[in-house]
Amino acid sequence: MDEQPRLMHSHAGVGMAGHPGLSQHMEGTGGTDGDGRKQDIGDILQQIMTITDQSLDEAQARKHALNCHRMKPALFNVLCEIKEKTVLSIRGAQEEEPPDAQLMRLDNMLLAEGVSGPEKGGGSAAAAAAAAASGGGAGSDNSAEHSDYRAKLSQIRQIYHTELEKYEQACNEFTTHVMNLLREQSRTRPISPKEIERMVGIIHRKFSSIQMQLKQSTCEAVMILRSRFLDARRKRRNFNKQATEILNEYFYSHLSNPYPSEEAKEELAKKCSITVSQVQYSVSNWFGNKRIRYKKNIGKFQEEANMYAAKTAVNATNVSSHGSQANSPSTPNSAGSAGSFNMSNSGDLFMSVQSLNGDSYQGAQVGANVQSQVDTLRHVISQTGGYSEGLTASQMYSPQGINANGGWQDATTPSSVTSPTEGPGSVHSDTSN
DNA sequence: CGAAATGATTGACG
DNA sequence: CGTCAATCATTTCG
Repeated sequence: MDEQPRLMHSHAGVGMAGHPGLSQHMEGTGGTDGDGRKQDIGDILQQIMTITDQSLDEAQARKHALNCHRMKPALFNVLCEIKEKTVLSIRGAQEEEPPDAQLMRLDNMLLAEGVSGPEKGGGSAAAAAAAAASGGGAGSDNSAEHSDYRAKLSQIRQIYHTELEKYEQACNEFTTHVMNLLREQSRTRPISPKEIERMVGIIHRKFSSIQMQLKQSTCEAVMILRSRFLDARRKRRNFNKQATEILNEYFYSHLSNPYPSEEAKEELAKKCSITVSQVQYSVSNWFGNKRIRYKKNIGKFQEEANMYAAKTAVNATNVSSHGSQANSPSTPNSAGSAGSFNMSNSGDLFMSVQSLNGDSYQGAQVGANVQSQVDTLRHVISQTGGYSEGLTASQMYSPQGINANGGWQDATTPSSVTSPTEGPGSVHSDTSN
């Protein structure tokens, strides 16, 4: 921009590199002392003040004349060449900075959060995840939570996109403006395409730094949103009665090996129509907690265990009264193991159970299932037979699988857990002490 | 309101 | 990676 006067007032000194007009005056007249300088400035101001339309016209005329000079194209080319060289040497060093890591991170995050991803149809990652979650759970408040979250997220998303678009537009506008300007000027001064390119690059960089700010604040917003909503999964939400029922049923009917496989967990989660987000963890959490707490204080759970045992027993009898299969396929209600047994001294008992029953576990491996079937039948029979607590309650369900350390180390491979044949449900009847 | 219950989280471990 | 054990944090209960 400030170079314009150079050619406009080309008479002032074409060869001067810096500021032709000024420098010439300085060097020429009075570069030695302050007074001289002031004088110069005064002169210049004077000149400026006296610029009139006529003088401008005159300048234009001169310019035109210069442009029409026969040597002009050649000179211009030379200038261009020189400039090209210098420009190239200048930018050779500073070009190609690595793609900003920060920006990459932000981009990745925005993409992951579904803010900058594919636009429509709720096709964003977050939305998809939400859909998956709510689809599996079908929980009422779950979807409500999620829709709230999604609404907020899409709000952010929208703002982000509008802003981004705005920036983009402004950037383009400005770029074209500058390019036009430069093209315009390139007729009067040497401007190589490379230079224009560089200018555009600079502009883009500036704008992308602005965009980065936008991305940064968007990221922040998303993080805040997450911490408020998704991390609300940290917020505890009790399972409803039915879900607890189902889980307990499974737990007590698999008391000897209460480690549901992934599929089983999934199944359970589906059945429970779990309401929290993070379905896959909830069931695991539940079983983890249950195992620990059961083991910790078996006595406390006896009543519950009894209850579910009765329940599953009844269930089983309904399915098969003649015992051809006491464990219905696909429903994990095989024979229960619960007991009105007071297990306060459980530790010792377990040992005896182990030694009595398994004597080794490779035997149990095969035997457990058979054994369980038998026990199941016996259990069912005894239950159906009228529930005499003398028989059932006293010697039935000890927490069979639990060993002295309190671990559930039992022989059956977990792979069979889902299948109805699981549940070495009760190895109990041997434990008559 | 305090205690109990209970879902979730964390760190160690194999 | 799943489990255990301890612990946190929230909800429910008396």
